Amino acid sequence: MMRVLVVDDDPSIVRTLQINLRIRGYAVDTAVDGAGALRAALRVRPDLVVLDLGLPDMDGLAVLAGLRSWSAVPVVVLTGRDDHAAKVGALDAGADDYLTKPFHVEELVARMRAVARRRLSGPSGVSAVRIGRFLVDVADRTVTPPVRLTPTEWHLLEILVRRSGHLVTHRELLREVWGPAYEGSTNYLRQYVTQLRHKLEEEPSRPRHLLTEQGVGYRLVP
Amino acid sequence: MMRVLVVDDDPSIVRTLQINLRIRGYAVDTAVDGAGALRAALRVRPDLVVLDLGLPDMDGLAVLAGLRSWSAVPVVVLTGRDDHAAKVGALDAGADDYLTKPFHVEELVARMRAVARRRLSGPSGVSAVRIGRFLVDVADRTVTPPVRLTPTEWHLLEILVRRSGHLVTHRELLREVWGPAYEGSTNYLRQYVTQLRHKLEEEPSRPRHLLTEQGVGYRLVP
DNA sequence: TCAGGGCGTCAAGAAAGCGTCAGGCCGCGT
DNA sequence: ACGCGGCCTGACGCTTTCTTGACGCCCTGA
Repeated sequence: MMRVLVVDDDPSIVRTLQINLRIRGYAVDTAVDGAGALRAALRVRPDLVVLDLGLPDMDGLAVLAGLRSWSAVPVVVLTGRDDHAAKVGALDAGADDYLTKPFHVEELVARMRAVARRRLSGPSGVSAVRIGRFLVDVADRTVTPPVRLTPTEWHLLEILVRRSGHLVTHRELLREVWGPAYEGSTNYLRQYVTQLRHKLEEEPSRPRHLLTEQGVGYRLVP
Repeated sequence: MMRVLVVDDDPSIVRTLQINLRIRGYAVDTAVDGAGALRAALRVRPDLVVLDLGLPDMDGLAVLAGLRSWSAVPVVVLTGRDDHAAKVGALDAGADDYLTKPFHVEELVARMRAVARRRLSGPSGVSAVRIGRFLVDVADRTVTPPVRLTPTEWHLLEILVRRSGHLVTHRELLREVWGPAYEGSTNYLRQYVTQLRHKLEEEPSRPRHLLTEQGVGYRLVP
C-alpha cells in the first residue's frame, strides 16, 4: 500500500485529496503546516509527499529542504498560478514535479504515479530510453538507428535521459552543461533543444518526447 | 558481489592486488601455488580467476587445465613480458585474456570487467572482428589477408577490437598505448588512426569502421 | 483581445577538433 | 657507415561544433 502525506493549509483541499486518494487505494496522512508536515513525515515515513508551497508558518521551500535533509521521498509540489519563482525554486531544491492550483485530482494522481515509478528505477536513473523510433543508450553513447550527436547535444540529452519523465529546470541544465556562470542564458538551451528535436523527433515543430515546460524547463518523456 | 581468486607466487603482488581489488568492491581470495589455487577454486567457486603462469610447484597451464576440467570460470592470465609461448598456450588452453607484468591495476580491473561482461553476453567474445574485407584476430595477432602493422598500430587496434562496437576514449587509448603521462596528446592518436585507416579502410578519408567520436574518442564497428 | 515575455528557428562568424603531410630522430641490421 | 623502418613532432587546411544575435510566432496573463 502506497502511503501519501498531503500537506496544505487549506482544510477543504486536504479533505478533498484525502477522500479522493483513499478511493484510489492510497493510505493518506495529512498536515496543515510545515512543522506538522515534518513531524508527520518522520513518524509515518510516507512513500510520497504532496506539498503545498503556500503554508502559513514557514516557507514551503524550507519544508522541502527539511525533508530532503534526511529523506529522498518523492515530492509533488502544489503552487498558486502566479507563484512562478517558488515553483522553479522548489524544483531546484529537489521537488520531483509540480501542479498549479486549481487542478484535477486525476492529474495529481497521474503525476504521483509517474514520480513514484521513476523513483523505483533507481537513484542513478535510467541509462537507455526509447524515443519514438530511436533507442538512446547513454551508457554506450549510442543511438539506434544511428544518429550523429555533438558532444554538447549528448551532454544535454544525457541529463534528460537519466531523469526521463522528470522535469528538469533551465538552471539545472545550464549549470550542468555550461557551468554555473551560464545559468541565465536560456538561449543556449533553445538552440540545442531545437537541434535535438530535429535529430530525434518525427515532427521537430510538434515535439512528442522532448517537451517544453514554459518558464520552467524541459521534460523528456519516452 | 564479484568473487575473485588471485593466484601468484609473489606475495607482494598478491597483497597489492588484494588491497586494490577490495577497494574496488571485489571479494578476494588468494593462493600462492597451483595446488592451493585448485583447492581454493573448488572451495570458493570464484566468479573470476587471476592466474600467474609462473608458479613454483606446477606449470600455470596445468592449473588452467585443471580448472577447465570442471569449471568455465573466466580466467585472466598474468605472464612475464617475454613469455610469448606461455601466453599463446594459455589462450589456447582456455584463458580469456592475458596481461604482461608489470601492469597497472586499472588495466587488470578493466580486463576483468571486460571478461566478465563478455561471459555475460554469451559467446560473443571479441577477439576477432571483420573489418571490411579484413579479418582481424587479436588472439592470433593476425590480419587476413595479410597486412603489415607496426607494433604501435597493432597495440592501438587491439584495444579497439577488444572493445569493438563500444566507444573508447582518447584518454583510455593514450594511457594504454603510450602511458598515463601522455593522456593529453591526442596528436599521437590522430597520427596512428590515420595510418590504421590507410591500411584497413577502403576509403581512408571516409572511414566506415574506425569511426571518430568528436571530442571523445574512437569506436570500431565491424 | 491585446501586450509582453518566452520560445523556436535561422544564419553567420569564431573556435575547436581532426586528418594529413613532411621532416627529423633513433635504433637496427647490413 | 649506411639505409631502412618506425616513432615523434609541428604545421597546415578543412570540417565540425559552438557561440551569438536577430526575428517572428505562440502562449499567458491582464
